[in-house]
Amino acid sequence: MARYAKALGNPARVAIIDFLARQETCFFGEIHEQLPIAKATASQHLSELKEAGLIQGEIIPPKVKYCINKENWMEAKALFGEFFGQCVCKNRQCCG
Amino acid sequence: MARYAKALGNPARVAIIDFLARQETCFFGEIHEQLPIAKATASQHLSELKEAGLIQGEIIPPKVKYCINKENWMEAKALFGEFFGQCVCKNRQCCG
DNA sequence: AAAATTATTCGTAAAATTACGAACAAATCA
DNA sequence: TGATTTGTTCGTAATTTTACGAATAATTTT
Repeated sequence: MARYAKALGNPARVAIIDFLARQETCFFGEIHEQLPIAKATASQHLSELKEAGLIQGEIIPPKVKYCINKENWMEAKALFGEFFGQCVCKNRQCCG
Repeated sequence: MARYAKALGNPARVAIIDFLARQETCFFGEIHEQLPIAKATASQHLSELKEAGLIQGEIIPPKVKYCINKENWMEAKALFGEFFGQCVCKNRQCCG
């Protein structure tokens, strides 16, 4: 949970996922075009998203195609769903 | 979105929210007892969660009562819900 | 008033994050 | 073969994060 959240804890990485989640094609160059950051930085963010398991990459020379890692995406979705579903604050005075 | 995710990007902070989401009482001392970290560190994590808007604190001398910030919690829930709802990877070959 | 309880803030240190340009590697094109 | 395209890795610097003990502040208890 924290691992996924941490990966999403940066605006550039959220933008990358937002983009990937809506595109059919997803080569590095296109992702980089969307972002106001250097190539090296974009590559680094992609590595972190991959490391966290949220995306995966496939080499199609001379390009690299990235996309959402479906299996982990589903897991993250479930984890965040449970997480945000558990709040009982409506039953307490401290939350108004 | 990234702000909320970043706040949740640490195991101790996830644990704090998990705890707060299930408790009626939520004084600092009780939260700290759940965590294998120093008081100062726990206080710091609580500050970050508060800064991000996920929790709020109320001083009830000599204690401090923390709880989920309901309004922002709902916003975060909605943001993450939309975020995880948008993936179209089931329509693409790159995700299997 | 002095002592105890509760939690935050301060000072500090180690580690991680973010970002960039330059160098590099791998494959294709001319 | 040499040049080009594509993306990663390296080296580096500035900033942020994480963590701790000690000091501090606020309130209650004795």
